[in-house]
Amino acid sequence: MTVRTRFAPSPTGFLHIGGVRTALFNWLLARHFGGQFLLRIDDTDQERHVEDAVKGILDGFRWIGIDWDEGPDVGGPNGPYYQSQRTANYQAAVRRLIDSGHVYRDYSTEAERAVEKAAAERAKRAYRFRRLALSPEELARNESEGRPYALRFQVPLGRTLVVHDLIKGDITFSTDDIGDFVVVRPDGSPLYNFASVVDDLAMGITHVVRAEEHLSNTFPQLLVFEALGSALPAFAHVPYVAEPGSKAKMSKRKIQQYEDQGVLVYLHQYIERGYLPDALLNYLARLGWSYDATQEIFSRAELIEKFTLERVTSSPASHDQDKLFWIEGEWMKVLPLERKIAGVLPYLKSEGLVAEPVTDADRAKIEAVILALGDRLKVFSDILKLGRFFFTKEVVHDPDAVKRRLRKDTVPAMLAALDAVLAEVEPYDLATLEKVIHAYAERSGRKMGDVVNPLRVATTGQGVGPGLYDCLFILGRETCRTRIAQTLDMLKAEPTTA
RNA sequence: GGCCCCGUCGUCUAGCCUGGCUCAGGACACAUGCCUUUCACGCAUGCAACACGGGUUCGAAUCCCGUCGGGGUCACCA
Repeated sequence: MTVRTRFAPSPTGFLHIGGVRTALFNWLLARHFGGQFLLRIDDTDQERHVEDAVKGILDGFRWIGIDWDEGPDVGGPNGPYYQSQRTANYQAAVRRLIDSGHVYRDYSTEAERAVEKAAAERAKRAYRFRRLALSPEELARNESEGRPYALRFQVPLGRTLVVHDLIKGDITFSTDDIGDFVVVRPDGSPLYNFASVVDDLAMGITHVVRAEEHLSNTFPQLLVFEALGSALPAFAHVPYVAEPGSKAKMSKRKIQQYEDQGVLVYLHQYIERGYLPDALLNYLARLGWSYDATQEIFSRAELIEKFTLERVTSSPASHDQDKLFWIEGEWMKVLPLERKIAGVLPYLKSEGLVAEPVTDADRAKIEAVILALGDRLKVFSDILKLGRFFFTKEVVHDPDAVKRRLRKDTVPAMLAALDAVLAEVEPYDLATLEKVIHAYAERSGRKMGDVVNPLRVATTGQGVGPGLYDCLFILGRETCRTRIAQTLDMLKAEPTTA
């Protein structure tokens, strides 16, 4: 039997990293065993449907490289892959449940149930719907009046259910703790616990790997599988992703708070920052899963080869952006130069830092900048933070750097002398630049640091960055001299007080 | 509140099933030092955990019980 897994998002918004991780585990499991991974859109609740959410979800998976064998866009033999388009399947299944007496009509109103729920809440009791005893007359009247009804599953009392969860182990649950759940709404639309079972059956899903919050849903679903007379798939419940530095589950209500702390929770935010798909994939796989005591970096192929559910942790893992950032750095280090150029380009374009279409000269310059930046470039958007000054005309001084490196009486005269050196150096290349600046330091009896650092701030505006000679060379003689002049003017306008 | 799941350094985790090899290993982060032209990289060193309490045992992070803590669920959401 080939392994078939699925990820079934509801199109209610953006894909968050916890969801991506769950999908990843499904995908990895299927790929590891050479099976199939399917995508299904669980959109039975049209009220919560968000326009374009599906597109965002699919694009997200495409970006990170999680491909699906069946599902939206690619189709497949078990379609359609939107629950909203599978009503015939649900109707047929409901028919069988009605015929076998597993479901009954519930004419209760929302107001009536609200009263019950409130009472249960007050009594600190779990709310469980049980079949209302209606007299034959009431039943007949309801029917003749055409009152709307939902179809509920008649839960058998006094049974103990056991599920052999591949991550959590054996879990037992009493049917006494399951209320009669709604299977079909009065308007005929099916609910999750029912639709998902019907679909998993129809689609031949062998392993249901999903988020931990579905653990208690498993038991009503077990009853539906049974009522339909089907064998059970294997279940695996993946622990939730907790907020950084805590064991509390990430909450959609706290998104703003996370953002204020610089924590990104949605996939698209990482894409926008210029993270690498391989790095995020690597990080997400390691969040709650390990192969052995030491390995941290895994390629896609290695993940597929080594992933098993047995090694998924049964306790929650909190999102650690620092670790992700480190893994990102490891992957960026080995990314081919061409890919780095391509990755950085959109950011430069969007800020108008390079002309469009990109000229050969710009391309060569970007290449030189990336080489000079080296390991400092971790995510593609860093090009703006770290390399902006290479592409602007004017220099913008960082106040802290100015204070630290330029606010000394001796600096203006030195910069003037250095300007003269730059004016004459020939040829204007890396090796010669290094030679003449060394010579200047020696001649003036200064330490290299006292020459290099002020010159860096004067020409780049920054206190930190690539090697100075790289900067001087890429910037070019004219730009460097103009910027030194600009710096001198600034220092004159705001003389050193110390 | 009922039911269910979970509990090893700040974080991700190894070890737990099959007690001794572990006064608990690796990684991120942090600190210090080296390298050095700043930063990043790299290298070295350091800091730091078995939630708590009982029990079983010659011996427990590992087995059992209890307590506490965290989470999920109790929808005509998924």
